[in-house]
Amino acid sequence: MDDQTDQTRKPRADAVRNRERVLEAAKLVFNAGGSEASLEAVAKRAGVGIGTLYRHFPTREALFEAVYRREVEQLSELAEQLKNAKDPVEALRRWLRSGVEFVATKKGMMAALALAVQSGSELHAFSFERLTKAIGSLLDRAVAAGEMRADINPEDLLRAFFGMCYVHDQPGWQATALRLLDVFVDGLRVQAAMKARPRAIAKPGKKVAKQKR
Amino acid sequence: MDDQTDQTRKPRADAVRNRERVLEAAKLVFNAGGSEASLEAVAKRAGVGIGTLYRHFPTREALFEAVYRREVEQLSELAEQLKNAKDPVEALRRWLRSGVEFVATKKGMMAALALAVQSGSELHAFSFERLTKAIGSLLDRAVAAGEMRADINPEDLLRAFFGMCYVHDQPGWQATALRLLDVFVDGLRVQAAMKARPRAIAKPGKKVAKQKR
DNA sequence: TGTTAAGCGGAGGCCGCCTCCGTATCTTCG
DNA sequence: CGAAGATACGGAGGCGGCCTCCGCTTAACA
Repeated sequence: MDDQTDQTRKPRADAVRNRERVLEAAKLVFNAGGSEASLEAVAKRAGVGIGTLYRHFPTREALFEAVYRREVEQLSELAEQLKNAKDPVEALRRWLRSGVEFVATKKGMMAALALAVQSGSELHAFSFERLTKAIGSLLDRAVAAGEMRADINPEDLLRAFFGMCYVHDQPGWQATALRLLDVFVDGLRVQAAMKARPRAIAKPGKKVAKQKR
Repeated sequence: MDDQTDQTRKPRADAVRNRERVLEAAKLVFNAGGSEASLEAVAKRAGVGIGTLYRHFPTREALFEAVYRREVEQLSELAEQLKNAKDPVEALRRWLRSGVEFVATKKGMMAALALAVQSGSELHAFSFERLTKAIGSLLDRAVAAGEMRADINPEDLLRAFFGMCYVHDQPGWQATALRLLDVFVDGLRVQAAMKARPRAIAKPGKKVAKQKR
């Protein structure tokens, strides 16, 4: 009555219910069994036929995206909050660390991030845009404050973050990821870059111009 | 006559030949089609049965390792050479950049590296040890010269490297990887870390102690 | 309650992984 | 050289996952 702009039928109750069931099952299965769990297993767990699963989520990726949408949104909102922090570099660091925790908690999260990062899959739009924007806002502030080098774009950072978390099923991966991210953030500071290679920073327009952004 | 310590039979000629054929075919197929090409395709290209392939290389990983052994060795030797360079930090940077080129040239190289990095697969020994040692030697020199922070171990660096290259089939990945690696190396410098978070460096024994190394 | 279209589900085709074993081929030794 | 025995070959076949397709079911609407 309220959100039906067209004179379309009301969606069938069983369809809605099944969609929800599949999502729930997928969440359980992915978080437990990692990202390459079989979709048949998800369907079985949801108590629906494999055909139903595929109708609601035509691709594996679509299912991932749906399952981890909420998490991506949370990360995005966290960035929003951190924008008000005093130290912009520290804010970015904090966000990245939170990202590590997210990955640690939800085993399937990496698959969702992979989706966002790899951009091959046509409809990676949602997560990519959300996360890129989140990072971008933190990055911009740090750059504007003159605390960070300007030749790294949000996509780069997202990819680096993903890369550092890549080994997320190694024993000590979490500590490793945090250490690596610290190093990376340190490297992002303007002072670091200037000390290391003064010329690289001196003419910032040159190297950057060649990228797509 | 020379390399047979036991009184074992001479290996059969056809076996040797087939092994070589499979390796050759695998190289072609992996470099072209990426890392998840079907092993049946490799067998067909080599003109051998699938059974033969599996006898020589019981797992997909074993085949990867065999195919990219030479490349890993080259990278390792490059590190050896770079040890004589003047600036140890620059030497490390150079090595990492060379790594990117390797990945760019041989498409299947990433799979071999994944194998080395992930340590799950029992026999990842060779590549892992080789690359870890290579990085370690470069790292140690830089640390000894007081130019780099001491709380990053070779495994960490290898993983970071791998992570930065992860998106190796994106359009502009190479430039991205190089940029990210630059940032990372800058972050490794002692000055960067001290400027950023003086206390983290002041007592180096604390945080590091908890790792396995 | 009847009509109708949206939705269900699983059989089945395809493909890749991997094993197993009957057959072919090579090495060795007399 | 020829026979015997060891070694390797190769592909059929079982398994399991991916995905599609279509006859049947069932909810929505009048």
